[in-house]
Amino acid sequence: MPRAGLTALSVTEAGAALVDEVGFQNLSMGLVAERLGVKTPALYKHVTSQADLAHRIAVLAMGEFADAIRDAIQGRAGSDALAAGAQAMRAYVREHPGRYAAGDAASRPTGPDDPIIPAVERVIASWAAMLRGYHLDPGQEIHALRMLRSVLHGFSTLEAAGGFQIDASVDDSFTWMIDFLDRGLRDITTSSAPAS
Amino acid sequence: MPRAGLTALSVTEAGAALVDEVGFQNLSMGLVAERLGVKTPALYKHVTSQADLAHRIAVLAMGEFADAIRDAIQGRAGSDALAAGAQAMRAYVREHPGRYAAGDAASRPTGPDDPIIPAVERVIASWAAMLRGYHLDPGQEIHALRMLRSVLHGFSTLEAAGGFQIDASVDDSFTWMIDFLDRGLRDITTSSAPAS
DNA sequence: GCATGTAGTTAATGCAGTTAACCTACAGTC
DNA sequence: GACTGTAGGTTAACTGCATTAACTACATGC
Repeated sequence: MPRAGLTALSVTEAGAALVDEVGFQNLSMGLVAERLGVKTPALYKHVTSQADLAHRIAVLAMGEFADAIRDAIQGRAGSDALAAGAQAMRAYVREHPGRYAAGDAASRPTGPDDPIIPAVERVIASWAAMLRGYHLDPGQEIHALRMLRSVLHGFSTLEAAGGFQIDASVDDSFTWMIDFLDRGLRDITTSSAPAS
Repeated sequence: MPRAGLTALSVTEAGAALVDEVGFQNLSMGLVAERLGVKTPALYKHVTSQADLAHRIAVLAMGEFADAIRDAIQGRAGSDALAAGAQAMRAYVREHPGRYAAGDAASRPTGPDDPIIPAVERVIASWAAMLRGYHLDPGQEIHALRMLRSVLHGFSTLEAAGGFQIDASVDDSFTWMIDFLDRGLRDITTSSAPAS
């Protein structure tokens, strides 16, 4: 019997592909093993537990996610950067719902040297860089950042969960929403709104 | 051995109390039974499965949630209604994170007569009623509604997951965000923005 | 008082994650 | 090219939890 040539990374990638197909809730060691043509206990030579596997998938996903957003924002500014970043995020979640859910579930770091931390920070840094194009009052940046994360996260998860039932175009709603945010952000900049 | 006097409702309520304490992920038949002073299999006389129990908790929660938002908006309009509704939602999620998560997980109806449907519709109806106070263009109402759900859902779940790490006041961020939305909505009304 | 149904019990089943014991394909050494 | 040590895999066994089966006793209708 020849060796399968598994590795922590290949197991993680198989798991990531799986959760995108069957949903993060349905991740199981048996399915991952089957997909790799191997018996379930073999996986434990490369990951310590199912929780460990889920966490590795989360780290992988958060890294890909950070790349996608950085690349989308790259070379753009202001309204363009916002629209491109937001669309990139939505596209990622639509194409990789299981990975995104994994990242979501693991967003709480397990310790100070959890590799999810730099990945999450890269995501945040991209959003922050994008917002800088609006020249907000420094005291308001954190609020705008949190709002942005909230809307995009909320929209993406609601869409992924099938939460938008009415048959009005979800695409239209998304662009409308981005436009709304953009207008509001530009408005804050121009008017001298009271700092928080 | 005296009877415990269980009922589908009492089991559901015990489950709801439990998930708020230990998290929806950690719902288990054993914990619910223990809390009711009963052996695990007894629960199956009142609910058909753990999935059934989770769904009942979701329906209960969504109903409470709908009541809370309706009550908060009641008698207010415009900016006041928005702020009151949003704060009521945030308060509910903070006080009942497990219930909210249960409702979230069950948001996809299992069939056309799923009791979660009217509960969800009541929530949506409250938000829609609140938005009516802004006199938006009819074509934009659905987009504004989806945006509103997205921000509030996103903010609540991120906060519940401990996603806001930076030590800036989360309360301030929330009120800032509501103010941002309010300004944007009032702006749409006054300016004759192009319909979607 | 007694029959009957139902809430609860204990005992048994099944499945998924995990661990233990073992076995062998491969890498490096002589 | 045989020798050996290790790491990647296997089968078998264990555990915890959801679920089901078989059974018991309370409580109500007659």
